Amino acid sequence: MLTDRQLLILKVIVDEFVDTAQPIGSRNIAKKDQVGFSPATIRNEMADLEELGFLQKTHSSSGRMPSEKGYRFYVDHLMDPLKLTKDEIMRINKYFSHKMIELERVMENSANILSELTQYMTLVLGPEIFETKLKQVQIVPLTQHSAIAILVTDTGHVEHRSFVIPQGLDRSDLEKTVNILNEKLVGIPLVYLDRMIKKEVRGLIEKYTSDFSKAYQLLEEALLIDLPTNLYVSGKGNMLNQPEFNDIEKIKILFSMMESEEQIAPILKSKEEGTHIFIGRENKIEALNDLSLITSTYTIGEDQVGTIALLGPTRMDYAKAVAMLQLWSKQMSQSLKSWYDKN
Amino acid sequence: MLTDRQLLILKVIVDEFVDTAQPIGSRNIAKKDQVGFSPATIRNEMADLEELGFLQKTHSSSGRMPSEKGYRFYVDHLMDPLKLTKDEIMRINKYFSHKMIELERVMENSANILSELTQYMTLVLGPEIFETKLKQVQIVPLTQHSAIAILVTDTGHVEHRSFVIPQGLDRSDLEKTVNILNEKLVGIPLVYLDRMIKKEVRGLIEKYTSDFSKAYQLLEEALLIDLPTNLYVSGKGNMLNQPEFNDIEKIKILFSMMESEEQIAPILKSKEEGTHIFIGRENKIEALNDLSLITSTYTIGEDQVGTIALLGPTRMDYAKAVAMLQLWSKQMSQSLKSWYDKN
DNA sequence: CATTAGCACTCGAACAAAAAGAGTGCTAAC
DNA sequence: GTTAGCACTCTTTTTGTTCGAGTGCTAATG
Repeated sequence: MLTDRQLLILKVIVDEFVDTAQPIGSRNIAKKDQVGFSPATIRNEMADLEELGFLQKTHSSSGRMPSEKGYRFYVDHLMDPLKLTKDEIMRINKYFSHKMIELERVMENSANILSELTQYMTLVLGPEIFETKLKQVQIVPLTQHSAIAILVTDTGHVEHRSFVIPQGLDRSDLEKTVNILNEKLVGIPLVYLDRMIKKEVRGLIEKYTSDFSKAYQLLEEALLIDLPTNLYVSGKGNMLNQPEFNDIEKIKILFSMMESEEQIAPILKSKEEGTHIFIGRENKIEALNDLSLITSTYTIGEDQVGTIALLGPTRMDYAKAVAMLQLWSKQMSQSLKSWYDKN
Repeated sequence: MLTDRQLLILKVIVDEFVDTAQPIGSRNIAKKDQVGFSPATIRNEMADLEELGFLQKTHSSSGRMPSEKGYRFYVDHLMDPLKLTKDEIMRINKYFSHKMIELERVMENSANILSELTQYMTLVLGPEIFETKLKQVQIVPLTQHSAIAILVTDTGHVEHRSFVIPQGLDRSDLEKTVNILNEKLVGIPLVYLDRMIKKEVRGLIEKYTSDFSKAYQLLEEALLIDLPTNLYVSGKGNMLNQPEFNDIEKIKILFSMMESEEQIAPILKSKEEGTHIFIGRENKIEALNDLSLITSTYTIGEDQVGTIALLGPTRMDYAKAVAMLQLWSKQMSQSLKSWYDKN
């Protein structure tokens, strides 16, 4: 068990290191007026804390910095729950005071605002798309030979894809097809679209259109679209300002990772409810082993629907990051609930 | 006037420096088998070339590298018109062999492919939007109180915006409004939309709908949308591999510039027809003063409609970059022409 | 007389040694 | 139990040295 003095010293070291990114020496700690002991005393305590694994040195005669275990203890027991500034609270609240219509824009803007406020990277995983249902299908002819299919979902997502109208496919066949689609597919969750098309729609098209194979081929081409992106990343540039990214190689690795959704999505998926902190090697993904990730889930009523996360150096301002995420999640959940209740 | 020998030496230096990024010494030049003179002779010639401003040294006893004037002379008079590899030609041609429908995707993919092939940054400025015309307006109700307006242009661009349905606005008013819009606005170039709405549509709405001010307010909110983005940037990450970007500060400056369209668009706008090279300080924009920009315009028939550009270090492979851009522009112009002819 | 060999010279890069500075750990005194 | 004092450690900065790549100039050469 740590003594009060050890706790105080550990806390001061973490706070200071988060601020300066420099190892902290005993003299500097002694200068703080919360601390009433001499440097020598502090040195003794620091030696003990190091032995216990909470601190580490960069070399044998350097000051101390927190180890991962030190950060972990800090966030679990020492961290002051940070009061956000009025300005920060206003920024977030103001953002949610607008009517929320299109989920996508909400996600995208959220990522941008949180990046700006925290100076870390923000990752937002939108609501799982199996929730979202088809609202309407439209086909707009562009030229003699091409048209655009537009799908609107109940979350306000608009997906569109252009396609070539198969030679010889009748205009009326096209219209009939669209009618069938709207009749049969509206209200169906997007993930079931392909199944429904194969099962229900196929037969009807065969029955009602003059050139079945053409019409069906068109469908496959135009409607079996990729499910909408629901991952938003913002604030990559912020990382360039963090001293731990002085190294071009590190930047390259991080940036190239952040270019592929396949690599980011697993980081956020299936996080447990609430706010969680993953420090350094607590992250399963190797590329994040010297970063920290803070995740926070948001909900609709009881259902957890998405995750928002901040990614920064292990030396990050955990208190602030947590406070921001929690405020954001709370507001987001509220807004989502009232939005869904209206529907 | 330069002698043949000077021309040869200048060319060798540029070619070699583009390849290695290291200043070139007389011994290295002498080793090339196109060169039949001793290092001493070459040193004399180099001294002359430096005096004439084509070469420069990094320090008094270093090898030489091309000055901006040297590059300029090189691209104007010395550069071999590079034969692209079969593979490169195939990649580009194959890309254009598909049917082209949605202009936006074409632009975006073009940027990606050219970045990958050249390892520089690609900037694409899409066709000027004053060309694009409204094809159809649709409004899809989402909930009791919200709906999505969807605009489709003749270039296959889909723009959408969600809005809150003003309290008390009749459903039939909404439908009437949409009908009026489609009647009056289809075929109108996007840039004239706001003018047309104010002039033609305003009166009609007043006449036919029961609550004029609400319907009109809605219009302003939902239809006076930003003109579609027509700027695509790709390959930022490539710059991290260029030795001239070893410096984090430089990366920060470039990246932050590339985040704002307002800063990039002027670089590409109103470039003269054809392919043009801007070396270092020939670029008006200060942030590009140690980079080179190669622009190439593409056309529909006689009309110049857009610009594509490659951005890289002044030490870039001009021959290859020019060849790529020209092939791309040619193909793009052809495709656009046949696309427009069909419409 | 254009070319080239030869050589002194310059400068940066790489390395080593020295000095400065920050910080520790231990001992002995308070 | 706390702290002053001091020797010690290790990094960073500075200074000096050497090495090598390359130049410019001069004088010799074909």
